[in-house]
Amino acid sequence: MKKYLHTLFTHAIATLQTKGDIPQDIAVNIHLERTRDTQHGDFACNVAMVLAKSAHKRPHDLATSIVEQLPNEDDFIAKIEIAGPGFINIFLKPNTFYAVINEILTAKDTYGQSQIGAEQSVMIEFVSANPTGPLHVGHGRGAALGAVLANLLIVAGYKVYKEYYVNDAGRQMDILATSVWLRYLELCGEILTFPVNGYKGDYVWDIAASLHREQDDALQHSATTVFENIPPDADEQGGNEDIHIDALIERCQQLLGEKSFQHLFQKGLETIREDIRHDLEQFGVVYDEWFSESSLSTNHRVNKVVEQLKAGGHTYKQNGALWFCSSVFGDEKDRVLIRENGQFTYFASDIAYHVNKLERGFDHLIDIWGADHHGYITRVKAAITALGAEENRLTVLSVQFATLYRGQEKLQMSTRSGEFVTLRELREEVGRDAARFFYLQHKSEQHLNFDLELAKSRSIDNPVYYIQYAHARINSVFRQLHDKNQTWHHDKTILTQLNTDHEQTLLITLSRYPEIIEMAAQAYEVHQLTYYLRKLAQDFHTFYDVHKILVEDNGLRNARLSLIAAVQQVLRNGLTIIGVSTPEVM
RNA sequence: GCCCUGAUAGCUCAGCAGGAUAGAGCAUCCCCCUCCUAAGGGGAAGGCCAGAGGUUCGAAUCCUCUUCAGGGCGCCA
Repeated sequence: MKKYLHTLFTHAIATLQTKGDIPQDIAVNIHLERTRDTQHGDFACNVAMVLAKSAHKRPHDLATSIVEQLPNEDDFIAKIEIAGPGFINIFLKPNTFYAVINEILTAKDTYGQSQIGAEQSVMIEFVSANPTGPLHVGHGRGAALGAVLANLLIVAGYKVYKEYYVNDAGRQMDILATSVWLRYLELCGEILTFPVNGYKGDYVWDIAASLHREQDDALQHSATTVFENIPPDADEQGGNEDIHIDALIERCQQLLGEKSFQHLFQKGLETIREDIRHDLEQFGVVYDEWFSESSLSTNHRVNKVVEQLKAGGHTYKQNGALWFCSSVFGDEKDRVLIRENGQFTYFASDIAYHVNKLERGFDHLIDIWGADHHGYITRVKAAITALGAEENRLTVLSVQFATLYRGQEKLQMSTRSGEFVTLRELREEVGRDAARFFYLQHKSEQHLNFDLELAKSRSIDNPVYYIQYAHARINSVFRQLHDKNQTWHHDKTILTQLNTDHEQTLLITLSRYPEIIEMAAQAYEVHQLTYYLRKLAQDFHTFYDVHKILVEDNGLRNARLSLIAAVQQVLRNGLTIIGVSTPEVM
């Protein structure tokens, strides 16, 4: 409908431009919007006021000329009015709204699908948490957003590929491997002081225990040997946690040898990665690919990208390190690619990763990052620009971390200390539907506070139930219908009986669904859909409370059944996108 | 210090390619089950849209400054 009106306006303005009433050389951006007040019709257009200045006319006069170029009345339009300073208000015929029921009942699951994506391919990379421990509630938000954005974009006509970038290289993983080994030694009976910087979560014990079952005491070394001449830890006098742990990593590698260390390393990595994968699956999040960071260096891709940057003249050497002139591309300062010790930085492999994604031919890349990686955006964009790719092929969405409260107490989360609420705990206590909906309720850049006590103990108050309840209620009506041995015939000629305000409101809300999908997809804003579904459920509950559906009158009953069937279909389509179940009974 | 985010009802948040009277949900206070699920509905109350300037016919929305809050500013990942 909106599209139809848009065409009419475009024509009208073009005609006025050829007539010379509006200058030819100005860009015309026609913006139609739903009115808030039914007194203003169904759609309003402010184009007359916007163009008034450049056309050197009074808004009201211009509006009059535009309206003259529009059909006064047609199959859809009942009347057009000029109001206020120059709004053009369009009143639609009731039939226009009844048509939406047919449309929904015919299209079923495909109602709301759009072609704005035009089959373009999009790769969404999200979560990508280091495999050094289980996912916590902070990761849940990115997981929910990524998975649902993917669904939304598919509905909007994009081809979507979902990927998890596994940081399976680097010091953090070495620390994990070493932590596992130390726990293993404790299981072998060694008495030692666990490093401040080691991973202390229970899952480390689990991996160590599994290692112990598998290897028995084969990897055991005495604590005295292990800690001999190791620099002091942070909690000792003159100690430093980083120097301490690095020395321990090196000792671990020495004592175990390359092969055993790798075995230990892989065991830790795989256990945790599979745990993450399983956890996400339970949360309804599935990936097309788990991309390994280390595969980049194995295939010399990092090296290649750095060479390309060098060849392009974007690098220089300073203090023994190789720098990338990212400041030339808008970054606040230059960044190191190869450290003085000859190792690539994380940044270097991240460039290689993004180049690799681009090479795989995706039209568009979306990265969903936590707010703590915000400063990273400019430098990655700088790098891909330097390598000749268009900067806007990459979109980075920042997700603010949720600040957790337990009652009044603010929780500090740290993977290393092992003190955090896991995504699994949240899911088990709050439930998958509620947890997902909770994450998606708000704009992702918005800080999110939530009290775990509240979310867990009063989960019944979660708005997701309100929406699901609408779905279940509709099911219930159809069950009653069946129990009464009555049947439902959808007949589009009787829909005119849906003439109350409540029914009209519902029809309007239903017809907005495709617009919401397009808007949400274009803005990458999933929360628009959750707000919409809430509004639809609300309109339904209001209607349901006032009007009986299973009335004696056959025509009215059938019309109302068609209406609620359409409502249920849209609820189902929307809930499916956000990955929330559609219960038949509650 | 510099750079991002944000600041809207008591609380949690929508609204922000400028539009007509700023909206929801919780919480508070009234009212509604002889009737398809009350996990529901109706109503009341609640606001100087952080503050100050500016642009405009018109600003919660755009620009500048100030204040406050969160985050980022490593040859960490």
